[in-house]
Amino acid sequence: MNMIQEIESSFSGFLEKKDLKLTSQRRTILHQALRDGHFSAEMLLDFSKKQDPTISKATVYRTLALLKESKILEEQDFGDGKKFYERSQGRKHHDHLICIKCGKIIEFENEAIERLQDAEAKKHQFKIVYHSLKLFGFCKDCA
Amino acid sequence: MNMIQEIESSFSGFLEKKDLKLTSQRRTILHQALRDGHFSAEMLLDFSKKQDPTISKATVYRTLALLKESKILEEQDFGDGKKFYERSQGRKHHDHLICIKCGKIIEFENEAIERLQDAEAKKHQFKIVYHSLKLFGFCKDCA
DNA sequence: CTTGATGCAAAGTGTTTGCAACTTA
DNA sequence: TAAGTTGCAAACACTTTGCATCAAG
Repeated sequence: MNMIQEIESSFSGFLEKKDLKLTSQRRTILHQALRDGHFSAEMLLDFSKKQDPTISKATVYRTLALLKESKILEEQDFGDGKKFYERSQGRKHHDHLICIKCGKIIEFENEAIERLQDAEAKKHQFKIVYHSLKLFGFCKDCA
Repeated sequence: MNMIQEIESSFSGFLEKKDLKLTSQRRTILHQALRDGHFSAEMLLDFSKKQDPTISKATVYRTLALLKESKILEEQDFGDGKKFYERSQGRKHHDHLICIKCGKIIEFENEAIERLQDAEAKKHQFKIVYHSLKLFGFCKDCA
């Protein structure tokens, strides 16, 4: 079973556990949500409409909430008013470099930073649940 | 000249340079924006209305844009849909711990993390302009 | 007295919701 | 066939804008 299939079955398990139904729309949206990279709700609606033109904005937003809750997607806020999503399940945690000229998003992992964050939290008797680190600036093509 | 006066004169200099006018509304809003802590546009409108009940939402938003541009305020996005602001001029850079239960915001400075961020950026030939690090979780009173 | 600023209400965003018709299990 | 789901349009929350009037320089 490959990663995609694994996620699909984990989503149907999630739905079952909550007595929710796996509709054709949810299947289509999930499928489109598993593509690489970062996408907005609007983009996901466009992708999904190509597969099934009757899918509505409302269903995309409602499914997005389920995909978030089931930890299949992670929500990202790059500060431009709309939210972005990326596949989370089956991937390592990472942070982002965001080019403020071309919009390119570069991912990176940095263990040392995470450790310092934990230490900082401990100093304030704070229990971290999740974090967000974004470095905004110019990528090498835009500098 | 204390910090507040210094900022006020820097704002009037900023306006003058751009051939903009220092109106009584802008003076009032600036004054309210210099209070400690984090506030939303709506809160700033409320504060300002107490000084001058005729001040409008539109003027607050328009002034907020100027205060941002002049680096007097910094915009923060804590991911709850609305934007927050805090005084930036005359203060050191810092990041935030945000309690997801009570909403408390704790500030911290961490030189070591900043250095690692710079190193990470260099690795990707990326030029950082600004960054945002937020640790979400439970503060010591809510844990 | 010229140019920019204001308040108001209307228009824009992105997202959520009420509801009648429709599917899934 | 009962319970959840859908599409639609209307409602929302926050922010921005057009315009006639007003005030700073």
